Amino acid sequence: MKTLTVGQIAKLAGIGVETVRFYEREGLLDEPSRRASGYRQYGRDTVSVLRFIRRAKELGFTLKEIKSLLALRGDESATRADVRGQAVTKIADIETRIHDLQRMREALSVLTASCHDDGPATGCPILEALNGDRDDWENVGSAT
Amino acid sequence: MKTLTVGQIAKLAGIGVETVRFYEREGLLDEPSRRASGYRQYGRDTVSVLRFIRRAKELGFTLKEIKSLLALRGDESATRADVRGQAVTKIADIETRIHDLQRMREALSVLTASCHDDGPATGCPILEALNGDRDDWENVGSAT
DNA sequence: CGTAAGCCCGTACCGTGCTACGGGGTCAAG
DNA sequence: CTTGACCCCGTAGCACGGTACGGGCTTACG
Repeated sequence: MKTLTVGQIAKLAGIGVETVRFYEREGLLDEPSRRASGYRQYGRDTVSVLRFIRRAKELGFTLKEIKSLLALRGDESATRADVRGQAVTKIADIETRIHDLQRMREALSVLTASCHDDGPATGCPILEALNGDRDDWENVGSAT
Repeated sequence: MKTLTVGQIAKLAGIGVETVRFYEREGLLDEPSRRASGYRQYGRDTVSVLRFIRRAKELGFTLKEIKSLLALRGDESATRADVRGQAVTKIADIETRIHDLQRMREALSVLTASCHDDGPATGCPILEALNGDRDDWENVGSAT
């Protein structure tokens, strides 16, 4: 059975060699077997793990979360509810971030619209708002 | 004219003393005058600068951007167009992020919806999709 | 006047996700 | 058998926005 070096697997996954080693250190990738020389030896399946990681990242999962998804993936006793749970949590997380961003966008749009004419930045409604005398700012952007 | 110590100004701004020093190091805050003892001496106006920073952060500006906003704020020759430019750029930036997140949410919703029944995680549509044999994943999440 | 709280400074550390460096051993093509 | 590309490892660095530590002054309160 043909084995792959870290460079080959990295190229197949479209990432860097250093990144593969990084994932290994982070526990996302099992430690591979080694040749006598110490060279890492991978099977094809590792490519799919790397692809899994890439796609999960694209869906917004953090490496920590991906680690747990990978654990579920390899766990016979894990249930679909476990996986769905992670997905649902992530959706909620994403929605929170969307709402925060929408609030920011709204606030910025309003300010930008109120900043019509040219002239000195002094007195610009945007800066004025940021200077703000009041503290009733509480509902703009909760993402810190 | 009453002056404030770093601790007082931090408390008034609702942030930590270390954060004030950090902002100073980052050039967001001018170096304050000092007492004979070396203690920082602030005027009330610094509180409003700190509030400015906080609000700008809430609107999604990075510290680097806030630094330039603060520069505009204190620059007699700056125009409102300069400020509006920053705001417009940030809005575009935010919208990109929103769209990325919406794509992620859509993808996750679809997957979650397709993961109905209970059972082993093995075979779960979500994990299957992540395992994915195809590479036509390109349009999910461009925010890396 | 004593003592605790506050301030000084430089530096190191957190989490997130990599990326780079450097000195060395190894492997495969020619 | 040489040579250049590859791999090993540990460690350091980047960007971001802070947070924390620790030794040593200073100040304010009682």
